[in-house]
Amino acid sequence: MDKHSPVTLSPRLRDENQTVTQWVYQSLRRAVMDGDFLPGRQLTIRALAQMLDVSPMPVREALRQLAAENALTILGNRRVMVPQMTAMKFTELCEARIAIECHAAARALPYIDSAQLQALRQQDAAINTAQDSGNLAQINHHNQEFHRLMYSANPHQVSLPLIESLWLQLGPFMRLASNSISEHYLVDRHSEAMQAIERKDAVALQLAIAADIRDGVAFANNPSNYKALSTTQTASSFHSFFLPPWQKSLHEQHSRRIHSPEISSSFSISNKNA
Amino acid sequence: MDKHSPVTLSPRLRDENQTVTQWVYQSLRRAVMDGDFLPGRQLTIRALAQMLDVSPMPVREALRQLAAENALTILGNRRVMVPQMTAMKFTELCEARIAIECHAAARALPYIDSAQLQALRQQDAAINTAQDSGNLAQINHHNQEFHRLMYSANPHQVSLPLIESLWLQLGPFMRLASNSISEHYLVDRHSEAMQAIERKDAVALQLAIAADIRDGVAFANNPSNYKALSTTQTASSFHSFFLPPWQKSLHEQHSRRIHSPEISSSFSISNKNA
DNA sequence: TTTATATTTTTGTGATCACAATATACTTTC
DNA sequence: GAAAGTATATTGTGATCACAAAAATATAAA
Repeated sequence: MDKHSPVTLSPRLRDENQTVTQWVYQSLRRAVMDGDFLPGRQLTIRALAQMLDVSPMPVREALRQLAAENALTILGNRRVMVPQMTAMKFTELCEARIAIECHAAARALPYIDSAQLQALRQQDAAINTAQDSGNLAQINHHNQEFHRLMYSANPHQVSLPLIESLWLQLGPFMRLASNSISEHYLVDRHSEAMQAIERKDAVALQLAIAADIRDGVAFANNPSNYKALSTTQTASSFHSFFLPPWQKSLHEQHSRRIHSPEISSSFSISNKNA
Repeated sequence: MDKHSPVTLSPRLRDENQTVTQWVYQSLRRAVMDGDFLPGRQLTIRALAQMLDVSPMPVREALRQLAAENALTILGNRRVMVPQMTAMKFTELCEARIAIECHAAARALPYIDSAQLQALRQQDAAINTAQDSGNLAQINHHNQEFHRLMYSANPHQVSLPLIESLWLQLGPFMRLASNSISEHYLVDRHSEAMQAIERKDAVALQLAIAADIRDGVAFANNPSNYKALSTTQTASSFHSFFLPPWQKSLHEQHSRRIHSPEISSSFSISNKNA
């Protein structure tokens, strides 16, 4: 149990014409997504209010908003805490990500024109530079932005909020797992995705997205991270016995982000380890 | 634009040891899900507070919570309104429902034992009796409860909140469309689903769920409802030309809920029109 | 040292208020 | 009569406060 670990909160810069509640909300949301709050951490309104130098009111509303997105859990005693992660829940979250994000990608595909493809390439380049710097949080941000960019090409898209809810729920634990990994470069599934987009191949796009998500979580869903998790809580382990019957050989283990040699094309971005 | 239509709000009965905010939240949530607020309706904190005889504070938090679930939209002028429906958004919501609910059903399947299957049968019976009474809202409730029951058999399930968010977004419009339909009985896909569960056949279960969802919205996604929609707003129509390229012949038209003759089995519940 | 009880402190909740922004109603002007 | 400007009313926002519930601490008993 980690109810009272020290918390550092780096507030986002306060935008013009945005309410205090919105600002608090985004600051807290970012903190959750980046894993600044450890799972099991209990949050008090007054403490956060003091940190952000605002009255308790906006914090109350922001916390309630995040709880509605399943980013935080409201306990029976009406206190708010960062949800605990279990191995089963982790698997469910990842599989839900795959199901929804593949769907969102396929729905977005018809709307992705060359301009948006170009934007995707730029975002992918940003991921590579972030990878050179080794800043895990930044890699994560740019990676999310890549996915967000793709899905929101669909102007009538409705699933991005659901997807972000899943990202929020994974956030606190991914950070925890990341700490035990010095580096985690992945096969460049984004190149595969962008090639599928060029060919307007929905199936290939979905395969690339699914692989990207599995790669992204493979390093976390690993027995070596079980230790990191158990130090804070959670009785269940991360071994593979818990995989449901219909789900076989789920987690490949990749250690470096490289281009699959057979699919590198003219518009793929070069990578330091390629 | 329907910003000021009269609104009747039937508060839920106030439970013991539940906060005022929770009570207000559930009352408003139920109202949205049942379509008591028409799309485009603008909601004011003070008016709702007066209706429910509480201070504006709990209403504020409840509205913000519902907005976080995408049940309500916060406008630029910081006012809250029931989201408008467009044909494209409607399609996206339905397809998202199919993608996520099929996924949730498959993930729940291994956990559904005979006791839970029995509960599903009872819930399906409740749907049939509600159908005899002709109460559309009640049919809707029991139908949702059937789906909820199935998905939450998975003890580590994470997608139900996402699914409910979609239900909330469809609520205001489904009611609107329902009004223009005197009766809409469907092929009893629930029987098909329960048979698939008995056989532990994940693919068949997913097909049944997808068909159930498509049936449930087929009567709404119909040119005859375009009139009902256009009287309140929304320029786009409900014809099928907008279907994305990969989505062909989506909406069958069923008018009565009957058992598919070839699949009726010993444990299916008899239906008044069977 | 451990367990039970009493006291103090902290916390969430919900109401009220002041204020600025927005919407509505009214007046004026062309 | 329609458009533009002004005045009034309404609304969301955020701070403050009182209160009850819960947690933390202190105290007493085994």
